[in-house]
Amino acid sequence: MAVTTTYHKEDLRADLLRVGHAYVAASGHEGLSVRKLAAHAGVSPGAPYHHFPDKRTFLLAMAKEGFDELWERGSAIRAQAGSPIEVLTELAYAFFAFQAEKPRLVDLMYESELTRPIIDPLIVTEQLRAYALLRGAIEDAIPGMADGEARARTVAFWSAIYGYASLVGKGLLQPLASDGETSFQTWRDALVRQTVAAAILENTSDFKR
Amino acid sequence: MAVTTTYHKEDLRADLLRVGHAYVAASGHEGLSVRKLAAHAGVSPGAPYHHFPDKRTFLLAMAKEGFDELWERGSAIRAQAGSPIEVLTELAYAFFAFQAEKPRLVDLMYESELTRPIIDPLIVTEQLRAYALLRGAIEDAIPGMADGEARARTVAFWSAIYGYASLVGKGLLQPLASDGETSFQTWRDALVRQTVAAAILENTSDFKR
DNA sequence: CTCGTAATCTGATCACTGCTTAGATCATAT
DNA sequence: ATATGATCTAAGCAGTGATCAGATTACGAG
Repeated sequence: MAVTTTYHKEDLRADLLRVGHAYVAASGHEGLSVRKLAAHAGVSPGAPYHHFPDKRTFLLAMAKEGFDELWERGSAIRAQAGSPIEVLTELAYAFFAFQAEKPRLVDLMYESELTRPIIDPLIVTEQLRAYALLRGAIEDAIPGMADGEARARTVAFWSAIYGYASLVGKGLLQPLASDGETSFQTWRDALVRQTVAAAILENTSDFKR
Repeated sequence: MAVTTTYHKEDLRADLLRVGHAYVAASGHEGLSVRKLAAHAGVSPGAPYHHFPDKRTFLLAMAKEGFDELWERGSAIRAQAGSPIEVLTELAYAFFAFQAEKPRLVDLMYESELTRPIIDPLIVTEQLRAYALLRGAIEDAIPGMADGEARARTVAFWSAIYGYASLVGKGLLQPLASDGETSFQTWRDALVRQTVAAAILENTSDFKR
C-alpha cells in the first residue's frame, strides 16, 4: 500500500525551528504565525504548543540559535589570535557579515517583540557574553585599565558597530550612496578603522574624571 | 434635560493622535490596537478608519510628529551657532535626551512595523533631512571636504550616536553598570567626546583610498 | 505478547485583531 | 426646506494566539 503517514513526527521541534528560520529569512518575523508554521511543517495548528509553551518562547529559541552562531564566529576569531587591532577589526567585520547574511534573523535577535517593550532576560545574558568578548579584546590591547575605562571603551566600540549594522539593516544608508557599492564599502572601512583606533588608543585622558 | 452627546466629534483625528501618543508612551506601540484607540477616544471601532486609511498610516502620523519635534530641536541647536564641536556635542545630547524622554516613541520611529521588513519612504525622507543637518555641522568644522569623506564622517558619527541610544533604549547597557548612574554618564560623555573628536579631526588620511 | 501510561497530535473553540460595509446621523450650503 | 457629503455606528469577515477534550501512537512493565 501507500506510505503510512506518521502520526507522531520524527522530531517536530527541530522541524519547526527549521521551518521558522526559513520563513524568517524569507519574510521576516513580523508575518510569522503559529498556524503558518504548523502548516509548513505539515501539522495541525495546535501541535507546536506541545513543544513550545508560547509563540514568544519559540521566537526566543530561534534567536538563541542566532546568538550561538554569532558567539562561535566571534570566539573563533579571538582564539586564532592576531594583534588586538586585527582581532577587533575582524570582530567588527564578522558582525557586519552576519548581518548581511541573515538580516531578518538579526532583526529577530535585536529588534522584535523579544526586545520590546522590555527585553528578554535570555537576550541580556547573550549580550553580556558578547560584551565580555569585546572587552577582553580591548583589554588585550591596553592591559591594566580601570574598570570604568574598559567599560567606556567597550560600550563606545559596540555602539558604533551595532549602530552602523542596524542602520544598514533598515536600509537607511544605501539610499545615500549615489555611486553604489564603492562608497558604501569606503564608509564602512573608515568607520571600522576609526572605531578600532578610538578603542585602542593609549591616551586615557578622556576617561579620567 | 440631559446634555446631548455630540455624534460628530470636535476633531477626532487630533483626539486619536493624542490618545495614541499617550498609549505608546505608557505601553509601547506593540499592544496598540485600533479598537483600544477608538474606545479610549470614546468612539466606535470603525470610526478611526474615516480619518486614517490604515493602522500603519496612523502609526506613521504619530512617528512623523516625533520626527518633527526632533528636527525642531536639532535645527534650533544649529541655529544658535556655537563652535562646531559644541554644536555636534549638543546634537548628540539632544538625541539622547529625546530618547530618554520618549523611549517608546523612539521605538515607533526607528524600530517598528514602519521600519520592517522594509522601511517606509517617509521615514527615509525624515532621515535624509537629519543626515543633512549632521553633515552640515561636520562640514562647518572641516570646510571643503570631498563628498566621500563628508559622508563617511557623518555616517560614523550618526552610527555611534544612534547605536548607543538604541542600546540604552533596549535596556542593554544599564545592567552592565554596577555603580549606577555615575558610570552610566561617564561612558556616555566619553563616547560623545570620542565620537565628536573623530568626526572633526583634521587628519583625513583615513579617508583617502 | 498484552496492556497501561505518557507523549503527541487533531479539531473545535474562545477572545481578539485589522478591516469592510450598509445604513443612521449630522453640519452646511443652497 | 432640503439635499449633499462627511462622519459615525453596528454588524460581520478572515486571521491571530491560545486552550482543551479526545483520538492516536510509542514504549516499558508484567
